[in-house]
Amino acid sequence: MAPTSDAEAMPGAPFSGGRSRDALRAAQMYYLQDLTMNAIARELNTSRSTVSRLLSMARETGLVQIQVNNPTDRTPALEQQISRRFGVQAHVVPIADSVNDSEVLNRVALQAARTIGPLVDSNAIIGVAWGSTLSAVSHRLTRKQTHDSTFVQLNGAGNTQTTGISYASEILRRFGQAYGSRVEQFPVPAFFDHAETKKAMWRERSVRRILDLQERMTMAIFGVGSIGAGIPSHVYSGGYLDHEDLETLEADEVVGDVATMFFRSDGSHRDILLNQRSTGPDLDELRRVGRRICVVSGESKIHGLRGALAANLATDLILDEGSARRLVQA
Amino acid sequence: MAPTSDAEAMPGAPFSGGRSRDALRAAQMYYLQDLTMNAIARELNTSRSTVSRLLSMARETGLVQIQVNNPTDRTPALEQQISRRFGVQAHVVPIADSVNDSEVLNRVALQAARTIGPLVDSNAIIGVAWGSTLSAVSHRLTRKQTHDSTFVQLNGAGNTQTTGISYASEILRRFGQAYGSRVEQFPVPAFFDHAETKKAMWRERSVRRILDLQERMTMAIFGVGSIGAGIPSHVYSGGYLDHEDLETLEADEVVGDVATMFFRSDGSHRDILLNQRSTGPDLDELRRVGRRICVVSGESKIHGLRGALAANLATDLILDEGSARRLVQA
DNA sequence: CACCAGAGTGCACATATGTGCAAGGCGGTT
DNA sequence: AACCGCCTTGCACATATGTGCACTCTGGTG
Repeated sequence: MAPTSDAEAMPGAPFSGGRSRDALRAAQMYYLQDLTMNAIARELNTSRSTVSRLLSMARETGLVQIQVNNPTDRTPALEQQISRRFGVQAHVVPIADSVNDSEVLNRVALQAARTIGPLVDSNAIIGVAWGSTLSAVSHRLTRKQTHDSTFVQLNGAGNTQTTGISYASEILRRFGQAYGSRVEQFPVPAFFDHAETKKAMWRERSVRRILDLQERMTMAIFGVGSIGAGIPSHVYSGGYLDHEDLETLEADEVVGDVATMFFRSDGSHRDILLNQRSTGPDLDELRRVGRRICVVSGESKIHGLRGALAANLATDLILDEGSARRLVQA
Repeated sequence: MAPTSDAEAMPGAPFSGGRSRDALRAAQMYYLQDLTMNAIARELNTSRSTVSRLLSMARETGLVQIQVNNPTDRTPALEQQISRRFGVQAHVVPIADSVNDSEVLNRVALQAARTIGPLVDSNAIIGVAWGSTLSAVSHRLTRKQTHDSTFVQLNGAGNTQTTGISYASEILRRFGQAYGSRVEQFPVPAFFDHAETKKAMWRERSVRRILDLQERMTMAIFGVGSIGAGIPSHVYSGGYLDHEDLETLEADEVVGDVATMFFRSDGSHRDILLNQRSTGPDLDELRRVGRRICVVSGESKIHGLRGALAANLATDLILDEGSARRLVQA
């Protein structure tokens, strides 16, 4: 049965494209009219399995968007507590305690991707950091068409071992691809060796272009790095910092970082030496961004997170339930 | 296995309510984290079937909202044509030609309900007409919590046989219930016998209250009545009009009505006699409403629909594919 | 013209989901 | 305390959905 020119061409062909037209029709019939895939297959003169695939496609392409919203009047207690105490909108990702860390990251990343999706608008300029959390998120984004939106890298990614370019830029590329956006890389190391070099570079027009974009950000997406407990974050173990650097951080009582900008547990950051060589946005500048989304997975990040919250770096916080509980105990 | 106080109480209980808390958790895990119901059941210490029910509940109560959007750049040809020629945003409901009329109505109603859903905002004042189409839509609404929104009846529903109250008010009530809104009935007949009575009533404060609300409408939802072809609409066969009325309509070259206000195929309505006794909003007033959604199912309505479009009564048009094709042929 | 890579399809099977039904819990009444 | 109605649950079965695989079609390419 060739579905070419017999019955398929005319009866159900009010649209343009072939396959994506069917995907849209199928999606409407499935999600808006509650037909079964079987029934849809009959109306579309194709097999049920094809319909199943069309629907997958419709979901992946962003034709279908599924939102889960907790009615504001009945927000879960945990989220309310976090909102009240830290002044952020909290999105707690429900996960049983028994789940292992990598699975937690997976699920937080997936839910984060889907929470972020609806917030990405046309004409937006969105900064993204890099790191294991953001990497995981970037893998789970669902597509959505936007116009004239731009993703800009928040901080450099090079280090003494590698240029780091591929790692950070892959993350960025995935965001750009998911939303059909332009992408602006920031081709500098994560940290300069000398504060002077940073100053010099910051005057270069090629760099200024990126900094200008960053100043006009409408949204920023980042994780947090955390010193102090368990597994150190990418920044602390990836060859970005040498032994001496780590010691000065400790001396400065640093608890974590956002986009390689360090802060203490009280949120202060201005007199931390390493920040003069870091390529991330100054935290004062970051705080000017309208929507600042922080994604956190795993309890080892708690200390860094507390600092970030004390510094008021985020407007929105997406985190796993275990960490959320930890956070409100204190 | 009683899921009372053993393991369920503490481990996964960061929220408030019991059942709806679980529904939210389940919805997040299912729709945002892509777990299977089985996996969710394990994390929630319950059975898979309960999870299935929780998810149904989450969908019905509006915790989960599913949207299907056609990327504006690739709008189906039919919808584009309608938009261009009639100046409305068209939502064509895909349906194979083979489907019978009552099924078409069902499916249009369901998709209409889900299309309207996201448009209902807090603080909105929304007018609704009545009739077989609106009745079908009202049965299919999915719940969604809003604050301080109001549904107001657009036109009276009484006639010489019955008060019509229950019929129209049931429609209104369902809308109100779905969105947690106030509801304002309009307890007058569909048509007065004497234009004088209408004038008098329109000065009554009880009536003025409704008319005031109507003036402040932010949205209106209605079907169309159509004379001329096949099955007559509710208005024309339900005992609202007597023989003489029908004759004057014909003499006036009326092709249809919206909320019992009649118009000709060119969209004109001002000098139609019966309108002086009708309780629907004057069409000039209706046109002032920001969003005016017209739902149409079945080809018998084509003539009325053309008139309504000529009169620019709608900003949005939801209709079945067959009618849509008819509409652009001419 | 033969051949090949890639995309798309339907089939058959593996999974996942929906639902009638009987059993059990709970609160109120006799 | 015994009874009753109402609601919720899990089970078992009926349906619905996802997917590996072999096959076909298409449009180059040698």
